[in-house]
Amino acid sequence: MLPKFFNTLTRTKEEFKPLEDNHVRMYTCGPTVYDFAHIGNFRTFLFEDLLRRYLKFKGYKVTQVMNLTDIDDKTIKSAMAKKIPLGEFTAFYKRAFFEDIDKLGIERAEYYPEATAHIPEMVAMIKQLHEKAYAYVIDGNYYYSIAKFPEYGKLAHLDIAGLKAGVRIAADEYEKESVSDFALWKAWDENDGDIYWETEIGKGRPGWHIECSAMSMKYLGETFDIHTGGVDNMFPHHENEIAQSEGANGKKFVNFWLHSEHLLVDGIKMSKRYNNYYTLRDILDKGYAAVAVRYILMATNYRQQLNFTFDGLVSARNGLERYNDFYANLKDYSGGQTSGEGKSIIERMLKGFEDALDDDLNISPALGEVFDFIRDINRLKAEGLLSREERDSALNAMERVDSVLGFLIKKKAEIDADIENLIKERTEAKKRRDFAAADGIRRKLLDMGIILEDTASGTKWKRKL
RNA sequence: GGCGGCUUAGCCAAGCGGUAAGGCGGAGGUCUGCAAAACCUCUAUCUCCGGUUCGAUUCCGGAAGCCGCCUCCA
Repeated sequence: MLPKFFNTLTRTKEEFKPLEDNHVRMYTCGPTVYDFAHIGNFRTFLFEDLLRRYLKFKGYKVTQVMNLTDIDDKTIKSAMAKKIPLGEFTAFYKRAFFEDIDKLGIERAEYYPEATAHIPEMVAMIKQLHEKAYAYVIDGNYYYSIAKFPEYGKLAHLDIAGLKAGVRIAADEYEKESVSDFALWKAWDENDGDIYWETEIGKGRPGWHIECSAMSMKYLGETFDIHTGGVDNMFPHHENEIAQSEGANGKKFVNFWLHSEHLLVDGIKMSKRYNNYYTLRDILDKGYAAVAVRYILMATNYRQQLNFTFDGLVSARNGLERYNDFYANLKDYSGGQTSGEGKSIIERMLKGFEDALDDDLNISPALGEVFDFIRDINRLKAEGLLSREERDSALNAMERVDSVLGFLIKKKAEIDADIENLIKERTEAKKRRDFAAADGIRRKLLDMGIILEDTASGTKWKRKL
């Protein structure tokens, strides 16, 4: 079955078909590397990871591009404040970004183009827009004239003419023909210090929006399948990208626009002012596992505002524990009789999972199916009515589902010699029926983050999530 | 001022015309030296008021509350 996605362009769920059979090309707006990314950013990146993994699950080949914005007002300002070269400054946060997405189990995209490495492509597009009269120049600054693009506003569904002129129209923008025009190229001024490029269109630096138009075209072509980002990028960023790309190429830019809703923290928008601003690092420092962050940020449909709380994070961690325990315990199960139910339980789950995600990545019912399956298989296991073959196909099903969810903790915890010895000591103590000593060791291990489980086949251990 | 979204059990969250998935938490039980894990049982008339309908959480109208966007914030 074809998946359906909610397309911001039409505000309806549409059946998704890539331009090229079996190959999906998507552009996902990436980070501005001027600081550590916060959990709101990661919500969007995780939504994109879910989309990517699901498309692969469905059998598509995926070519994903995620840009790294390493030149803009914020990066320049911060680098200059620190008195270090821009490249050095952004390199630090690029590295941090990749460390973070690795921790969250976000699959790598095929391309991570950097804005600063694509100045010629941007210049070429600006020249083209200028030649086609979509752009005009004032004092070396190139602006896009939205008056020349009648469809402007079609994505955000905004009537630009009716926009109320707000206080945010900054004083330095008086020179533009229209307040809604945006910069394609910013001529150098002293605030930029030594950050500039000498190009055919002058000395300066690109505006923010042009990088996405130029780089998506380079890696994905003039028209491609999916473009995603946070809702806040819908306007003006994505609207401007459409104006630039469609103006320059005269072709439809993107077929499907998918936007993820905002993350709130404690019911309000995250901001440093409210002291509810968290990076991934902040949360890991508090002792939570990255995979729990992955779970909580992914487990709510991407088009719904998600309220992040630490209570929610604890709840996510506990649910994940069950998910992971199920898999680990099933692996150790050696098989029994069969009631014949196994097959249908597994098939029902896989179908339900796929049907749910086909419906605009509706992950809640998809997870519901998985947890139903976990309970049903555990029941059969508890009754001794799950055969070895059924166990194997249940494990396969779990792995298949997890190729999309990424909730299984794959890294085999290496056995620490000290832990081993303590477990042995405890087993000895238990044999002597010295339960006080045995429980003492168990408590000690718990303090080290190791949970013990006595099973029929001996004592098992796992790391606390 | 314009535009959009949301309101379902203690918390999170599906469903969107036929009488409420799932997760977490909680209560009781089985198992266990005790735990843990696991299983079983229990834990909601869906913000309010009207209307349409044989029937509404689901459609329509209204009210209240909350959140977001409206030029560089995912």
